[in-house]
Amino acid sequence: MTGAAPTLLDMVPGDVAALVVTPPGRGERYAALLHRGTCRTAPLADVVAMAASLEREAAPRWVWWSAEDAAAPLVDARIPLARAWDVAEAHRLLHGGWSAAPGECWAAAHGIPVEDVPSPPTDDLFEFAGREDAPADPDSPVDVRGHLRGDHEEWRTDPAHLEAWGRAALETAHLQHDRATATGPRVAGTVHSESAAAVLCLELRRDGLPLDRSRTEELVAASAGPRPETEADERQTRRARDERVLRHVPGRESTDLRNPAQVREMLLAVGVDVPNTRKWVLEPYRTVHPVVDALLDWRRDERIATTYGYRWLDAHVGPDDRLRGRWTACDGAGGRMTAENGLHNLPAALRPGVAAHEGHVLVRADLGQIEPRVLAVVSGDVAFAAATRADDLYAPVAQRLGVDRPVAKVAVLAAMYGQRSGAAGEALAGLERAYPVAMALLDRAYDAGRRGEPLRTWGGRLIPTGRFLTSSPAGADPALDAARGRFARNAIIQGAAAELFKAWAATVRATTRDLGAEVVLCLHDELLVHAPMEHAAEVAVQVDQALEDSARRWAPGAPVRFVADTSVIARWSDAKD
DNA sequence: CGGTGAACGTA
DNA sequence: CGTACGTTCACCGA
Repeated sequence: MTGAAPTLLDMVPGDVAALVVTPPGRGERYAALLHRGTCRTAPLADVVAMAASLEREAAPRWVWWSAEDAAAPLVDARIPLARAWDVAEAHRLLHGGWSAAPGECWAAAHGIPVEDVPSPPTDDLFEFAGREDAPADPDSPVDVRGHLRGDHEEWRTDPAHLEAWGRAALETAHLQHDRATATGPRVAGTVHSESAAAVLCLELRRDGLPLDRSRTEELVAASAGPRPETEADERQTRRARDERVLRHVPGRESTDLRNPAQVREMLLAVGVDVPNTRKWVLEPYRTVHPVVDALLDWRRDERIATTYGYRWLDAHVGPDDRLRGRWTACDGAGGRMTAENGLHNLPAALRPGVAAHEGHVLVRADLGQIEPRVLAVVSGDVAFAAATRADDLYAPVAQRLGVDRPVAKVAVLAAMYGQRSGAAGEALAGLERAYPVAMALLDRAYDAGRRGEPLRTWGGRLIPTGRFLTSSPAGADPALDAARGRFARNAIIQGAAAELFKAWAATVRATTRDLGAEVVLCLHDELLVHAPMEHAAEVAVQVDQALEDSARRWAPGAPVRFVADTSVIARWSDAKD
């Protein structure tokens, strides 16, 4: 396979197909497929079959209000979707934030006030018909003020209305495309990539993360005790866990360890006076009094018992030993992916439980030093870009600054993320001299954030800083302004890194599918691909190739090198290489 | 019952 | 060495 497979990242204009569906839970579902001037409306299962053959024959760019809405039935039918324009993801990119209901997308695309989007009717439709913003034409999706009708959820349950609903999606997508190309050279490409990520999110939910169930249960048992048979059993285990802490504080056995105020009081009674009971505050006191050590161990075990215990296993791990949760293609800030049910915050202690199934391997790859490399791209700092030629970027930076590597690393991270004080101070001055272009970009972002001005990431995502911590406007509170500044400085780096990551993940998805591989985890700079053992080496090659291809598309001509550490393993916890 | 903050897991 | 997210718990006020 050498790049012949179509990917969602190709900028192929022209052949567009829209898919709209009636909402679930209201009797038989219908769908409409609009392609090359024709519209076919039919029961959902029939349209899914049509979509499958259209994908096979033409691989059009699918337009939908959102992947969750329309692509889910296609993903469930295992149709390998290649290209999409996701109206909701385009809206989030172009206008910022996370909210992207059809009415908002339509209004923003048409340049009419989003505040005036009609709310859905609360109870009876009779009352809605009397509202002054009610549509004049019962068959039109648009009301008298040019907004999408507020009752569209109800209105589009009528299959006769699906064609108009699909045309509204197409109209929105075309307006978004115009706005994207007017906004910047990379924005439409980012929409393609983000739309692919949204489809990937549905596949991640469908496929799940493969676990070794018995190994995972062993790891849970090590912290939470054996699986309780009854509720009394569970209470007993819990009491025993509490007792291992409370035995160190005779006379205070009634302390509720789950209540921070009581814990603080208990600690004060044994001479440990702390402002709060957070882990990093208590850590130095581990050796001062045995109750602190016992408490911190208790917290670790309690976390696994409550959040990642038997209830979690039973609720989210299917009979096929796959951990499933919902995924979103972007959060509300910089645009990272998010996941539910612990997929993004599984404690490292449970990672040995994540394992390839029979006949398969995990191809694990993580991007090395992604954020400073991204800074080199988005700032266009030629000197800093030169440092990315090294596998370890901090080595040439240290050499240029005349400091030790750890100092250089702390200085670069401090420059990107905040604190301009402390040990890194002197090296920071060196950074300003050696890489003034990169440092100036970070300073500009910080200043724009402090003033409450919006920014855009490299790929074009709008970062609104004015609405950040909405309580007061910029200029009213210096502490809040500084927080906005730090947020902005971080968002342009984290957000751009998220864009490159998603382009990479979407490319891997497209180029390894025919090898029987599935992307099963996306973790900000790390990918896990579940692949048949016999294709392990080829998948690993494709993962590395995908990084080169997506980086070149994301930053054409940039003299910046990105590196992935790729390995074929049985368990997530296995050593690299 | 819903919202908030503490706490902590991940990057 | 800052930012982001999701989950659980206790508490608060309705």
